[in-house]
Amino acid sequence: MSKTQLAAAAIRWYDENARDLPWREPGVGAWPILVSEVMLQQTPVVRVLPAWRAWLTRWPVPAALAADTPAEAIRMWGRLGYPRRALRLHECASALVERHDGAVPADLEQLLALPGVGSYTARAVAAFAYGQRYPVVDTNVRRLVARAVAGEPDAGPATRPADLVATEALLPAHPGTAARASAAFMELGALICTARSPRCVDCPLATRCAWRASGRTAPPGPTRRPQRYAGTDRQVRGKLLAVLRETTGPVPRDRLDLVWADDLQRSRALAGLIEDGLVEMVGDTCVLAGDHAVD
DNA sequence: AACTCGTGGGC
DNA sequence: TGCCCAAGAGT
Repeated sequence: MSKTQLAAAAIRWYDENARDLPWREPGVGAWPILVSEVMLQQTPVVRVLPAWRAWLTRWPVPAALAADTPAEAIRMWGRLGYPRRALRLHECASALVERHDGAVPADLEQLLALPGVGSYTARAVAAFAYGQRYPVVDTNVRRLVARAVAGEPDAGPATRPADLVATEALLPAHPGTAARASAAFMELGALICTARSPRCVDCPLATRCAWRASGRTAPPGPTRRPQRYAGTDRQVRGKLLAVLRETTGPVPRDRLDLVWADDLQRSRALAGLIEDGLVEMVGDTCVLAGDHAVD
């Protein structure tokens, strides 16, 4: 049994079971696909769907976004989370105009050089928008490969070069088919080979899965937990930015005092937002980046 | 390498 | 309820 049989089985399943997502429709351009990939970084599909439509209706091409202010990008981002992504996408649009005549490049190195575009997103665009043969490794694929190939209950905590190598080995030779296999692996990881309760009975790879063959060994002991969200700077940043998002123009600092009682933490969170370029001080007031009409 | 960075829904 | 997690990137 060759490894490409895994891909073949995944593609057959994908053809019958893939979700009907708008950025997968034939003829969708590289820019809409890039926007979807950035929005999908750590944000569930159901919340991305309406935001993606609204975003592309307003900014159908990179030049349109680049011509608008970062503040508007941050507002349109809404509550998708991690608003730095909105800022990076705006920077990315500017870079596309400056370096690539307003188009999304097909070259992997050029994609990787774009703001907010990392190893996953660059390969996703190269594969899904341009049909090139690159391993597209997200958390779903890492988990699926760890289980089906390595026989481990889960992938390691961080993406490694080895993940790219292991996934590349599964890809069919034909570029377009390889891209389809990547989409299929991702979809299998999202719908079947899930983190919490994998549905092996519905999995087209079950008969070839090393983890299942080993009796689905449990993951090793307690993994160290990240800090809880409640009470963190991230929560405070979120509250501060929510006020700025829903306000056009300057917000007095004492208006922001209302969202969090702890002066020190609130100041630290605001300083972080400024440091990230999401917020600017204008005199004694705060505005979203670029949201100050100078005239 | 480990840590930061939002948000909301499922169980 | 509290906890986990969802198509990562940047430092």
